[in-house]
Amino acid sequence: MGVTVKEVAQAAGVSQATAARALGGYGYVSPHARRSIEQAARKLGYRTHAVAQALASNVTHTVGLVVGDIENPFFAAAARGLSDVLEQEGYTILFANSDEDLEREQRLVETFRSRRVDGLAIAPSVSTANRHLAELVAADVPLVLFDRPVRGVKADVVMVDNKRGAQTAVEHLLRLGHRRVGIVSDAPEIASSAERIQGYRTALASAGLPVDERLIALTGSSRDDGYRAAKALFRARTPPSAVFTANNLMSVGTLLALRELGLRIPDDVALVGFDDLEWTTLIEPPLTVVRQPVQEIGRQAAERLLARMRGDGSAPRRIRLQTEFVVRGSCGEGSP
Amino acid sequence: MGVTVKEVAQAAGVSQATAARALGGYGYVSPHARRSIEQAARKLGYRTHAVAQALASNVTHTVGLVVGDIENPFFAAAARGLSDVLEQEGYTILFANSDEDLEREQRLVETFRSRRVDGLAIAPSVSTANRHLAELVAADVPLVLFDRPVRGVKADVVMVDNKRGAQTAVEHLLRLGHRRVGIVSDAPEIASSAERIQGYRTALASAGLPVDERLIALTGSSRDDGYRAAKALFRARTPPSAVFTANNLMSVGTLLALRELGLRIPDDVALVGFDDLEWTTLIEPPLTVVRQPVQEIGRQAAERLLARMRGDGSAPRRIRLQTEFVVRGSCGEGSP
DNA sequence: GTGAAAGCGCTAACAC
DNA sequence: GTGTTAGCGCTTTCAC
Repeated sequence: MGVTVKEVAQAAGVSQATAARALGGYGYVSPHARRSIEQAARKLGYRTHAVAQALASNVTHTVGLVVGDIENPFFAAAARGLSDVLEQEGYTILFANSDEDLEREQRLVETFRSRRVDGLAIAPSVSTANRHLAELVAADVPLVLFDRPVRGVKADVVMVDNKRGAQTAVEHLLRLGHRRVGIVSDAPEIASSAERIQGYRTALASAGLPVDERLIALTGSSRDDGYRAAKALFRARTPPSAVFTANNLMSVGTLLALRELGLRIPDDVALVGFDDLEWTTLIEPPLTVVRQPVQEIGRQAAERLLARMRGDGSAPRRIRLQTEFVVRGSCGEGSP
Repeated sequence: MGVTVKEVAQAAGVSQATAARALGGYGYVSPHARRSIEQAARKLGYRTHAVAQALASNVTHTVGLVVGDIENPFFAAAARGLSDVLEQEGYTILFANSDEDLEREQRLVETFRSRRVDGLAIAPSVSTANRHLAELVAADVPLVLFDRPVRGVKADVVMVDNKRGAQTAVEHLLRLGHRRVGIVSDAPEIASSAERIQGYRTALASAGLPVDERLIALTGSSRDDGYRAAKALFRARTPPSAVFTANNLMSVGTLLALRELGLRIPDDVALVGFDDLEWTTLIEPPLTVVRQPVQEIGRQAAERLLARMRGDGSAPRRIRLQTEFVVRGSCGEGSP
């Protein structure tokens, strides 16, 4: 089907080894031989056979990426950041969605391993029960976790300071006088969410306020889950006067619920969201949010992975990027 | 490093060929042999070596996906749809962003070919100058184009009826009495955009209206490009009273521009956008849009690709999915 | 049904 | 510098 090194070698009148060296860019080749090899290669239409290369060299120049759902703008941006730096370095990316499902994640990791990826970047679905991740570490497969850490897995992690970000958000609400602050979040099995919930609790505690568990709406990962949870939260006997939404999907769901309930922002309820997307400035009032450096998370994850793939054997690093608190209009402070 | 078929064979007391047949799921193996082979494999922790398999069988079970930018919700959704069906069939996806840059796209195609993907799904950046795509077809590499066709490339295409969608949108504006209808679109080199512009022109023509070229704002593919183009459009001497934005990025850019110019929707200007995203219902007024079946585009592309990879040699198909016109409040018709 | 043997296209020692 | 020679781990005839 394709032109092989051997054929190029024959056409150039050198041995296969020499042609392979010239074409593969390793070892010594005289300028003269190189020229005629390159010429022959061009003429015959030679194309590297990355599969054969991978088998022979045990290096695939391929990285596996597992995200919850590429349709989530957070993951899309992280994927973009990651692929930008990895591609630059000659890596190709295998990608897949876990849907925050542990079993799927495990299957994907298995698939990627059998494809012999040089490294893996994973946004782990749950922070526990992660034999598949521990095995990766044990097998010395370069691994970087992003967005979320996993207990007991000694791998690099690139994430934001979720607790602090959430705490800042809730403190902001408290400072404005709110005493009944609710939270809409997806499952605490997702480590980043757990940390955000923690930040919420800490903010209340620091203010000397009791935590009313009925104000904590925990749900699934979809927008619809967020919608339902928010609706229940605000339909309760004593609804919150302000709410913190733990990620962009929860924000959308909550906004939908509030609108349906006829609750106006910020008059009836103040809102602070996590994740800053384009549309948050397009709605009225624009959303006050905790912004994460999304692409940067992906980029840094890629950098760590590159380092590991190049043999960096230092202790696992936990890189915490800072969030930024962006005050806009959804808490009634008057827009910027 | 890893356990090989050979080792499993020895442990199971059979020949490598037999073990390979059992493990690879091809050829005949007696139930008895199969059992002991599977047992040995499990015990030793055997894992398929997909790279070796690919080299030997000349099938990688890998598909390359090229999108403009995975951060664009349109591409993210298409990618999701595509990966859902392909993964189901045992394929893994190599993905990359072209940034609507022809040269990058060519490089990516080359990379994917050298990785010996079984097929390629591409949202081609430009509708012309596509030697790399024609070559794919000539080399009989299964290929499906999505979102956009390419002149002279005999491959399956999955797309929507862009012209009709745009035409419907503009006719709607015309019906509401607008006589100066503008359009903000990215470059007509992108086939889908060209078709939408065509639809715009056709709508005007059908209504017996002249086309004022100054109302056609063509620009780059980013939101900022859209912003700048819209700003210029509305700052002109005789600005439009209504505008059609040819994709989601143009919509955002235009909304930003209008807001900055203090132009209110729908009172000062009516707007219809292409692409229906979550936030379009969150803003005030909610956007009237042309909705595309995004995930479905990806899914159908995957189906075509599967058929081709399985040997379907029939004439290239052009699959046109229908758009849906969703009337909301941005043209002043009163929300749903 | 099973085994022996020849590749797939390349890299990597190692000798010259 | 260049060539020879083994593999890499699997699939795939083709006998038996």
